[in-house]
Amino acid sequence: MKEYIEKILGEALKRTAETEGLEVPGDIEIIVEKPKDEKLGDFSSNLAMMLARPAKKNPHELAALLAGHIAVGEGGVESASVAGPGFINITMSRGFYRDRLRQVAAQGESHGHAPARKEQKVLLEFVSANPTGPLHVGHGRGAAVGDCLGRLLKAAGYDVRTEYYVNDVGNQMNILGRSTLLRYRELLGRSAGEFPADHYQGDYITDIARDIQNKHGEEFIDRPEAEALPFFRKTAADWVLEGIKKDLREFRVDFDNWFSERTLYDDGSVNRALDWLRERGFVYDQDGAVWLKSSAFHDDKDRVVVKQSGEQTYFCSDIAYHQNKVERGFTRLIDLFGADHHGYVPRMKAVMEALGYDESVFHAILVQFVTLKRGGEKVQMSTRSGQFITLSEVVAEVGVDVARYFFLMRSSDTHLDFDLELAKQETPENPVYYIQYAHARICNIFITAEQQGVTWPAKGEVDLSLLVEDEEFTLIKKILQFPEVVEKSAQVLEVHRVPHYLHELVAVFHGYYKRHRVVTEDRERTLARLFLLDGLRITIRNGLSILGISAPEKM
RNA sequence: GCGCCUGUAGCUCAGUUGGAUAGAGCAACGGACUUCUAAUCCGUAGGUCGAAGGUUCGAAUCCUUCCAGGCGCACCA
Repeated sequence: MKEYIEKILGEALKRTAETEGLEVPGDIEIIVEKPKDEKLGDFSSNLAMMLARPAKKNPHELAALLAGHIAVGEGGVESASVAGPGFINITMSRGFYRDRLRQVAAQGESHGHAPARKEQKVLLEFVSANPTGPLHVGHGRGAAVGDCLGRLLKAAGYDVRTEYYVNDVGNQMNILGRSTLLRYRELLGRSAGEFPADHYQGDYITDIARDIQNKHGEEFIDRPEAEALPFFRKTAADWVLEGIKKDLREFRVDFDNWFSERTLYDDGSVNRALDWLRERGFVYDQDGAVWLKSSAFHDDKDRVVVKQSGEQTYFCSDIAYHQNKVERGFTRLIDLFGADHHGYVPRMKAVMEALGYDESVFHAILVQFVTLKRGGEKVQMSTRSGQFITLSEVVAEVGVDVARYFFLMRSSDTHLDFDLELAKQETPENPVYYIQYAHARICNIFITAEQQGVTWPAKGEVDLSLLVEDEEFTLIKKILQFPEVVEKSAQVLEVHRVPHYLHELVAVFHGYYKRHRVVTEDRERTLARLFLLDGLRITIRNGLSILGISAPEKM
């Protein structure tokens, strides 16, 4: 749409330059936007104001010149005018919009989807929570945003894969195993005093221990810890990871790949990455540890990759992991982090540079915290004490559609208030239903039409000239905006634009519905209006599908 | 102390990367169902865009300083 207008303006600019001897800077960018007020026109451009300075001309006069060279009457342009300080406003004809609406109907599911772009292979990594406990609400936001971003990027034509990095190595896995072992002993009456504060407190640990007890009885009760631990560690980790996978499935989040950190150690990738960096002098020994010279690449300081103990740090394997991503052919790496990990971003960028890649290959998205509320009251949570609301609890309480919508409706970089009471309500306050309701209403109109014996001719035979109401064209214009919203959201990696757009879109519809009846005696007009609603229904469906939210036919 | 994020209507938030008179939802108030779903619609009211400077034709948006809140600043992950 906008590209089309840009072309029209570009041609006008060329003609103006030729006939008026106007000097145009080579790098001038034609920006098309929507006027604040719909009455001013369908599109507007500040082109004249941008040109005013280099051309040393009055922006208003320049705008008039340019507007005069727009081919009115051709290509769907109905009028071009000048307003304000020098805006050029363009109005398109109704015929133009009717044709565009036909295109939407023809596109169906692909309306809003851009053709595949070949230039980039994107790897989107998100959640990647340690498999030491169930996912909580904060992970839920990351999961919803990441999953939606994946769907969005795919719709925008990018080649995207999603991945969950499983931190199945390291000390926290030992603590998980030990926590389970201690609970197991408690269950069998062998409590060894106070449960350690730095171990995992959650009830799920006891559940795992009970599971082991049921299957293995007292088999491990007298074994020394060193001997029993590997079994407990593995059993607990598998149990927790399976739970995470199940929770995510239920939340409609499917990863293309689950990447195990352990494999990077097993196949020597970690050591290989270290050697590679050492050869190039980006790694050095000091105080018995091995450091990455990250300060040479915009990080505040150097970072330890191998501890004095000889153990590699989490950061160390992450270097290998990101190298691995690039080696798999990905040209753009997007990582979603919880806001508490933002300090990690500069060092990851440093890693990319040290590895010889452009820093811009790596892109971090920070997802801010979620404050869970219940009727305005803050729900206190603390991971350490094991008192936290899990994602699956929230989903069980409010449903997948609502939970996803609440996570997606706000910009990722603002704190999110998630009020469970509000989310549960099935009335006005809940924006999810507002959108879904519109879809259900449209479906119901089609059922009514069918019941009244309305049959569809070939789509090309529906006479769209019977669409004459202003609101019908407002609706069409809004429908046609959808591809632009998808493209822009994908470009800036901001998913919240999609729910906002959908809300605006269906608001126009709800108003139209109230004032204009679709199914009437006038058979031809009924068909024209149904045609319009079909385009709208397609748009709502495609939009909700990007959000991973269902489009119910009945409510 | 240093860094990142945030500050816009009573509340929760948008604001098309510098554009035209700053918008929506909720809450408040007043209206609208004998016709396709009232989970809806229409109207009223609500603002020193945290503060002060600066940049220019033009600033909620960019720059500087300050204030407030959140989060970081490990040989944890």
